[in-house]
Amino acid sequence: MKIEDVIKSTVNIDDSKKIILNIIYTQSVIGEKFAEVLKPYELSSEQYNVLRILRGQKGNPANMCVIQERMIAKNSNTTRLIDKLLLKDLVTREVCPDNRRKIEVQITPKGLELLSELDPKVIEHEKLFSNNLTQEELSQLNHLLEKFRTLNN
Amino acid sequence: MKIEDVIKSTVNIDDSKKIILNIIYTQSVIGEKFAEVLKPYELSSEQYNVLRILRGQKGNPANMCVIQERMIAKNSNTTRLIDKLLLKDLVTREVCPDNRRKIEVQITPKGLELLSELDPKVIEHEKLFSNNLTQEELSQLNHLLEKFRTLNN
DNA sequence: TCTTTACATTTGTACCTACAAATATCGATA
DNA sequence: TATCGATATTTGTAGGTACAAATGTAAAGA
Repeated sequence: MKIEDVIKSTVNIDDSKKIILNIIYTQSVIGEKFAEVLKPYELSSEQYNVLRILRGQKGNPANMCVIQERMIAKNSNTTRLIDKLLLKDLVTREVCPDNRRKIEVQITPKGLELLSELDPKVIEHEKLFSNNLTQEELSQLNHLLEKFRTLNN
Repeated sequence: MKIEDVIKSTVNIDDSKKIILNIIYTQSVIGEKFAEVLKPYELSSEQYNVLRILRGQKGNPANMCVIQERMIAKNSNTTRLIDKLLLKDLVTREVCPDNRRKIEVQITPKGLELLSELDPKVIEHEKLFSNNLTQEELSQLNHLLEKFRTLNN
């Protein structure tokens, strides 16, 4: 479906505007589908993201700063996301003994198990979209997006 | 900045995953910049979107359904967005006399004025990004995004 | 050591979304 | 016309983001 049909526009849309609408809409389609994947596990995509980052630490704890800077949406409120994950016993949270300002967050075995269960479904979700494009088109799209968002000032 | 650097990943990321991260991140960059544009006017991007749709009605009122279906993020809560716009006298809301289930929402002169003031800044925001690409690349990006999100089943 | 500055995180407030249930109205039909 | 299903909107609740102020700790300098 073309973006004009999505927003039911009859007038001609400028290319600069069209591309922005296209990116926003595509993101929302991806997000909705992903939420469906996570729904049965009562996990939000943001919570999933935090768990994924913690697993990437390979046993080492991560403090709030580290989690924050590895998130795709940089402005998430990490404290409150961790709160939710704590309630489900998916992570632990402890004051860092070396620097009492910092908080050490770690994924629990229960969290790791949940992620393993999700792994195939997440991959399936990703392939669902990328299957529409050839390898050539995929890297082209990656390149164009990167070029598009990079402000040269 | 490549997406690997954005999320500070050292391992190799699969192309299907990379492209999804790329789209999500690009959207968030666009959104942040746009919020900056709107900030001085104390308008959220969602509120702006509703106003823009209402102006497109060219004097005719729009009911909730119509607004909803023209929004890019389809799941916004239109009632509550309109509530906020009402408080600022940017729209009016009345029960439709022909069908009392429906609500007629219209942009006020004050709302139209605000949009006119914003127009050049919005266009500037759009160009900011699209200037990075040639016309050729823009239409290619539009095409690839559309192809990417279209699920064939 | 005391003070100041920087750092790391938390918290308050306002706004937004997701989902389901509630409310109200209309239209069709028995 | 009384009822029932469909339509249109609202509302409650939970989770999320944005931004600024507050809190607590560390580090550096007088």
